[in-house]
Amino acid sequence: MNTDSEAKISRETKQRKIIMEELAKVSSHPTADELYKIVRKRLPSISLGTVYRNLELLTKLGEIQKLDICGAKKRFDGKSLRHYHMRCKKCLKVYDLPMQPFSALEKTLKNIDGYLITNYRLEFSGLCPNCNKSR
Amino acid sequence: MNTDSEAKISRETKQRKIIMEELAKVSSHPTADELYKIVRKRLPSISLGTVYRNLELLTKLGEIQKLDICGAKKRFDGKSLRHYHMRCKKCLKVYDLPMQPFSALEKTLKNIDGYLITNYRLEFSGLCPNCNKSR
DNA sequence: GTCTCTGCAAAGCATTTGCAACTGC
DNA sequence: GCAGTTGCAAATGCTTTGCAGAGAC
Repeated sequence: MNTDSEAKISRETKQRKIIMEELAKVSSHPTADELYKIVRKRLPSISLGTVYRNLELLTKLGEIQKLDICGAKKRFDGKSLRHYHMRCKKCLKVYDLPMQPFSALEKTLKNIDGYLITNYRLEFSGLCPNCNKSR
Repeated sequence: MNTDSEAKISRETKQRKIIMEELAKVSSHPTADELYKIVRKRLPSISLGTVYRNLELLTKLGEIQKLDICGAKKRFDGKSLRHYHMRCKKCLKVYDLPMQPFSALEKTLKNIDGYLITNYRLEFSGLCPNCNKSR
């Protein structure tokens, strides 16, 4: 799992260091913009573009997580019944997976430590049969 | 599960009918823009805005699925270890869930009918303890 | 000194919205 | 006839990118 990282060598800059420190400090899962506001308290001259660039780079390096597997564009599915999707990392298409929903998952989730779970989404990524074959 | 729908009365228009028909026909999980191109073959005068509005409405009615639980903004997490998130439907914050990763899930996924699964994301929605209390 | 990184601003792109005209019911 | 819908175009908002200068090594 988590085999998506393509490491790229990078320099340690003041900006990157502070971005990582502040992101590690908060538990609020900030957006790029929110983190920008936080970081600016320590480094008022930093630009939003730098925050975006670093978050992207750090995600690729596996240092942080981007809470997002949807691409930029939203996709729609005519079926409303529960089923799972996978996004092929190569051809970028989204497929319905030929598997049964995990009923165990649905049953055990109702109440966890005060959280009321009413819905979930389970999405996979990897290679579709076509791209897997032609590797 | 799937308790998110807030039904709203709606008229049956030519546009909505064709959008639903075409979306049901394809298995490609089209984006709004892709569906727009498909629908335009039957209804050349339809506008992209109408497609967006109908997809949004149909999603709320539970007729179709939007493959997206991330909000418009991407969010970042300083931790890189596997853990699960939940989005509170009321306060819209994202929380780390106090639960162990499903190891069973990770083990059984490697290969499903030719698909090579290398990663997955499991995300929940519902009410956080705070919003749950103050209901 | 070199090559990466940054700040700034403009561009890009998907999506949303205002508005007047249109159309189910 | 009225309220929901549409087409059009402009606006919005997040994110990315080009570029020249700054900084890490």
